[in-house]
Order: sequence, then structure tokens, then C-alpha cells
Amino acid sequence: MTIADLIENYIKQQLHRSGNQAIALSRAELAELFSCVPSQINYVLATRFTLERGYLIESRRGGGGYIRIARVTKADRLDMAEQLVLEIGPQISESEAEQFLANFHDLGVLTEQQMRVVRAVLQRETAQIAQGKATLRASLLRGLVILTMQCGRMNEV
Amino acid sequence: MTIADLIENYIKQQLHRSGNQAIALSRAELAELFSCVPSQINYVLATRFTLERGYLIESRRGGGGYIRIARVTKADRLDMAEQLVLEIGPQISESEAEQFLANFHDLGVLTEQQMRVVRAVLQRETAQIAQGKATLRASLLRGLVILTMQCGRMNEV
DNA sequence: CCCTCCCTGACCATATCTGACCTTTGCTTT
DNA sequence: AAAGCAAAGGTCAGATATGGTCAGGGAGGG
Repeated sequence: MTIADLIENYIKQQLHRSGNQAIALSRAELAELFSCVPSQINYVLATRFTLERGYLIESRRGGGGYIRIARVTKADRLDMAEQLVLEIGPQISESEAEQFLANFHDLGVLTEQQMRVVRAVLQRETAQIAQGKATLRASLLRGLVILTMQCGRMNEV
Repeated sequence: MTIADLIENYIKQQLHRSGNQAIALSRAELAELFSCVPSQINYVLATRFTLERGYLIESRRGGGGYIRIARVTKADRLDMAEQLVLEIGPQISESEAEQFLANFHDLGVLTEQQMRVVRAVLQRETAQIAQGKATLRASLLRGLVILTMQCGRMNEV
């Protein structure tokens, strides 16, 4: 558990408490609370509270400045997931794939565990080949996500 | 008894102690404990803790990095299917893929519906590309089957 | 002798954390 | 107003801490 993780959890907890809407924080106070430099807060925000993960950040400097963190509302999760699948191009890098997985997870399409399995399969299958990794990864990701969504649906019934 | 074996046993012991769920390790510490180079740990993980054997590995680099080993097994079904998955070569034709699907179905690894989904995904994903159809098909089939097995297992619990 | 498995070390990739320096905003003083 | 000052927050390069990869050497059983 790094400081970044602790800060992340704290912020999410605060968000949850506020009804998953939005909260306003003071960067300096947060840094004080966790005994770190203020820029550490920016680091956490930049790496954990991105738009892809469903968060909106806005801030103001100067006296009375603040950092506002809002949860992005999603209309229909499956629709968005389908949109995401469509957005996976012919090729995709490892980190991009990770982004997509995080997205699906945030949308509630993939559980932690399902995500792990998909990730493991992706790594496993792309590890062997020399060329065309990105292409294979894209195809696999699409397929695995689609299948997982189906699994989820089947299990619900 | 090689060092690799010792490390393997140690990890399995730790897993057992944790109730066969999951454990987090530090690669550096483990290497230190067994007086070997860190990459030796990777070797053990890559050869002994594979998906086929029922283990899931995930890791993170950088500060606060870790290696997480999770058990996903219930060996019987895996053993059967593992054999099949292993037999899928680097490339596979459409009709061969169909054969494998039938086999998985006969083993009770895939339900009718899961088979249909896998088939659909295979067709869908290989339809787009011009070259390397057989290779992609093999990778996808392996991945989809593994994923489906995992899904099945997860739901049983 | 050859093959497979084990082991090592050099080099690479990535996450976290810090501090120096910069920008914006509001209030106060001329 | 304009200038000056204080109080936020922002950026970025670099240090530190992990883990990953790969080619090659070595050991032991056919």
C-alpha cells in the first residue's frame, strides 16, 4: 500500500459518502493529512481519477482555490461497453488494453477477477509471438470482453 | 531438489496458509530469501504457476510494486481442458476449431450457449483480417476456452 | 553428444515520490 | 485603477524503488 493508494482510497471514500456525486478538496490540506508534498496529490489525480476511469477533475488556483472531483454519470453501461468494444481499433498497445479493461471494470461490465483472467489470457497469448502483438491483442480483447459480457448475462439468468 | 522447486513449494505453502486464496509477494525479498537473482522468481512463476495449472499472476512495478499469485483452480475440469488447450497448435483451421469446440462441449467445459458465443466471436474476429487467420484463430480459441472455463468456475462458487 | 531444464546477469520498463519553479486569483494598499 | 502581495494550485525533471525480458552458460539424464 503506497501513499498514492491511501490517498486514492480516501478520496473514493469521501466521494462515496457524498452519494457518489462530487466533492471539493483542498490540495494543501490533503497533502498535510497524508504528510506528503502537494504535488503528490496531483500525481494521484492524474493517475487514478482520469476521465477514462469515470472521474472529472476541475480546479481553481488563488485564494479560495479548490479541487473538485466529480463522478461521471453513465446512462446505459452495456451500451457504453459496446461503444468501447467498437472503439478498439485493429491494433492496440498493452497500456491501451489496460485502459480499456479499466474502463470495462468501471462500467461494471467486468469484475476484478474477470479482469484478471482477461489480462492473464492477453499476456499469455501475446507472449509467444514475435510480430503482430498489437493486432492479436486487439482481436483477443474484443473477443474476451464480448464473451465475458455474455457469461455475465448467462449467469444472471 | 532445485532452487526452483524450493521456491515453488514455499509459494504453495504460503498460498495454502492464506486459505488458498491469493498472496502478494515481493520479488526482491523472495530472491533474497532464497539467495538467488530476482529473475529466478520469474522463471518459477512462468514455469510452475501458469493458468493451465490454475494460478493467476499479476504484478506491478515501481514503488510499492508486488507480485500477486491467486489460485483459481478446481483441478479436474482444468486438467481435462488443459490437455485440449495444449493440443491447439500455433495455427488451426476452421474445421479443426470446430472439432475442438465439440470436444470441449463433450467434456462439459463449454455449454451449448457458450460454444455458440465462442464460435461467433471466432468468426467475427477472423472475418476482418486478411492474413494469419489460422494463427489468430488458434490464439483466440485458446483464450476464449480458458476464459470460459474460468467463468464457469467463478460462477460455481 | 544432445536435449531439456535450471540459473544468472546485463539491460529495460514503469510506478511512486519529491522539490524547485511557475501561474492564477483575490485582496490590499497606493 | 495599478501595483503589490499572499494564497492557492500546476508542471516537470529527476531520484528511488520495483518488477520484466532475454540471451547465454551450466548441469544432468538419455
